[in-house]
Amino acid sequence: MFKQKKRVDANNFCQFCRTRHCKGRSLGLHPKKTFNRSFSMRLTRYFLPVLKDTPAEASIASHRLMLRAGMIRQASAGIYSWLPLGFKVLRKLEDIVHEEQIRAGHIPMLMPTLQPADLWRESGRYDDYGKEMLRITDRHGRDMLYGPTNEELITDIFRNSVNSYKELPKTLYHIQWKFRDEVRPRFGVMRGREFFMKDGYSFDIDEAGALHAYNRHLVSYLRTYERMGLQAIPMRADTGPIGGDHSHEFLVLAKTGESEVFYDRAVTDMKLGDRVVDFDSVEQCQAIFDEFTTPYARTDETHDEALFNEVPEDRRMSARGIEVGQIFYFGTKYSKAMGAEVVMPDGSRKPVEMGSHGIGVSRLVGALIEANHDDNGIIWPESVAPFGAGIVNLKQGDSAADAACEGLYQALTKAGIDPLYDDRDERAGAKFATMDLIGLPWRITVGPRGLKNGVVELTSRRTGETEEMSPEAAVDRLTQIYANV
RNA sequence: CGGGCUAUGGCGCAGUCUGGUAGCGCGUCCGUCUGGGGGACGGAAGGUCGUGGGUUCGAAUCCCGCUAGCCCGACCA
Repeated sequence: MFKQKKRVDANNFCQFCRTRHCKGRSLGLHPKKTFNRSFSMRLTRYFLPVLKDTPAEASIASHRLMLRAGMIRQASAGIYSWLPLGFKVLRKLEDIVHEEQIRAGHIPMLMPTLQPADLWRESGRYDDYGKEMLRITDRHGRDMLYGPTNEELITDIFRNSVNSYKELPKTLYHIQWKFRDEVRPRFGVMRGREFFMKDGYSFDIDEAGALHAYNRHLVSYLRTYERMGLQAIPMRADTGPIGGDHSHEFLVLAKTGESEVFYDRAVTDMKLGDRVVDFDSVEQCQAIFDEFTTPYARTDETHDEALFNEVPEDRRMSARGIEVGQIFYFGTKYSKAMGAEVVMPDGSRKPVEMGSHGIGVSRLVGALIEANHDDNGIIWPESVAPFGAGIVNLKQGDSAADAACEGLYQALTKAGIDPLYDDRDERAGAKFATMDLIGLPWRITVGPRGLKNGVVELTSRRTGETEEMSPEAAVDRLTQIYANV
């Protein structure tokens, strides 16, 4: 849709996702034209059905705002259509997840939403999963199900294609719709029945390898969330009947979170930042894992009061959190049950060591809004904003204002900012309210009054601070801001 | 799965108790005046009152069944 300026520098920043050492280009993840996530738009041509009133069914901020901002519409309980604005954000999150998975050396693929029941009978989960699993019978009377997760399917693929230890390790992942027939869906996309999730599956020859995969995922997840402008804290999670210490959940702190969490305040000061990570380095991944998991951080499920009390009192925090991801090492649970084995150097056969690792992509949209909103609406971080900036024409039909807006629209589009130009014949107040509601991080306000002095206004949605400057300076400023996102 | 509640135009609601012409605000459409935080005036469109049955001369309203949705809790990415 637009030509990105070439950016090659010593740090090897990717010119598309603007992060270091991105492998996305070579893997085709950064196509030159991206039609469903990166484009400018004139509001009169877009589909943005915003609501002035809050629909009665929405009780929490993210649900309310997603409905009001025209991001989603409910199709039935816990099942949503993603309208253009919501879809754009969802795709941006998906891109970030892909980029960070590729960077960590994981391999993208795609599995179907419908799966044969037989595979689940092999693992024993067809009966264990209960009513949460949506079961379907096809015309031949064959038992099918809408996948709530994909361990069985990926293990089946693996066992049919991999025979030797030489082919390990491998981590395969996909980002796909899942369905869990929740008893009580609620909170909009935060607890839907249908949800969009990245789920990755690691295969290793031994426990040490599997634990490196585990650590590698933890590190890559840290960066994934940070790039979205979120602080997600890895917390020791309940491993359930499988046992062991190897599961962590990533929690975003938010008042409306469903989980009660306890942590050492030190964890909220930690950041992976843009340090260069060698994901093949066992030592480095282990060191980062240790760094981020040593301070106390647990959900109520694993909370240990005695241990918690060893944290200095002024750093002991309790809060609520939204779970946006989980990593899990479960060893040979599925490989044994389903016969996923490799031949070892000595000729023996060994079930592979597995782990599964998930990021709730659709839930993240809700979590982001929970963490970033005010009374007027959403406040998107730059990295996930559906449009980089909004252009508000205060007097549609005024030739100077129209021309200035048009010029800004072209220039911002060319700079890759993806502006949304509110060219409706509406009053200023209505335009401001819409912009605040949909939460674009920057707004350029253009009116005849300012234009007489050659200036427009650049306003930050987050701080509300407004600066007057020439249109050219505004474009430069935004280009600068987005170059570092 | 336990407990509570709701269903009337695109959204928010009144009307139901006490049966009788479906109503209000917002939004939408057209026009005029406007023009820096959801403006004013005039006009218009839009509803089998969730659904099936029953009572009645007559049902949004009363009775029975069903469905969908929301909230609290237990469960879960």
